[in-house]
Amino acid sequence: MKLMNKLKPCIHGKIETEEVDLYLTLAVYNFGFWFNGVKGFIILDDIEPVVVEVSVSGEYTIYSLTGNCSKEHITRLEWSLGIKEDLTMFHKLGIKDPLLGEFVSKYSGWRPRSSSLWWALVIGVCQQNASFIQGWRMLYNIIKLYNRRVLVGRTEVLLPPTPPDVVNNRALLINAGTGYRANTIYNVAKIFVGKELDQEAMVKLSPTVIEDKLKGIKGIGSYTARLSIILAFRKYDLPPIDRWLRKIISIVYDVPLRDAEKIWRHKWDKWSGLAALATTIALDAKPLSRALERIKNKQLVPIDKDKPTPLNLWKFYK
DNA sequence: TGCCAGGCGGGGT
DNA sequence: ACCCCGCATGGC
Repeated sequence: MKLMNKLKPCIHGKIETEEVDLYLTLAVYNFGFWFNGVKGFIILDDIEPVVVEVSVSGEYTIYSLTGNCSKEHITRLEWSLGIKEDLTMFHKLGIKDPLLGEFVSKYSGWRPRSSSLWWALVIGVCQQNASFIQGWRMLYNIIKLYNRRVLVGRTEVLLPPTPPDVVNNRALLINAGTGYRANTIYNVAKIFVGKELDQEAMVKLSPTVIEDKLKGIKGIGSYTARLSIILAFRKYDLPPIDRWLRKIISIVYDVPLRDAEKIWRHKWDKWSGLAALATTIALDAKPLSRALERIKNKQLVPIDKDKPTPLNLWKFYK
């Protein structure tokens, strides 16, 4: 049994923003152990743990192993919450859209929360060939089963497993119900243990080049690569288009399935990836047939309260 | 019970 | 370039 790492506070501060809605940003696609409706934990580094406690009012405290941090930590916090991200063009493009128009105007304060490339890939793999709810349950199970914890001040906080954690205990992936995806997650973990991918070095590469690199990992295809590029790099050029979104696009814009990506990228340009992610939130990530009903009934913003959705997953999975 | 769900790779044409 | 199938698992 390893001694639990203790993180010490190093900086207090307040995020000042007019544009960003921290409640939405913390709530969307989150778990109850990282967000409780009032405050959340942001993991700036999931290997050498750096964790930030943030409240929806913007007050934050950064915690690190040494108790030392630099301005760079604040920059990284703001980056991971998209505080300085200018989505004016995205909102402008979306305002009249029959699918996302209402969402982009009512939820303009939402920003994706970033994660490490390692964890972004795990998130993507868990979405493969599974419903939203099944994929997020897999992730939840993974985090709970590996049970990696740090002490943040006086609070124990769960962290995602590291790549070595996964390589050293592959069986837990199966216990987490990931099925054949366990092999892919294991492959990804080995790549990171072998330092064959360096997130820092990849930042300056183009999304297409990053996509090709990621697709070199067995089990990582275009969808997973692109989703992870959105989450890890905040590069939104390439849309992760799956069966679900492809069908939705073909219905809404009345185009053949094979033209779905083309028309989506023509419409959203360098915001194509963000728009894809936004669509899942707007439609509560309902399975396809229900999503199409929602579109027909023009229910194009989150409405579900009693079942887990991207917006309220945190209320159900604690 | 059997079928399907935010994919993917391998094998066909 | 396509098309098609099997793949683990859990929910309905």
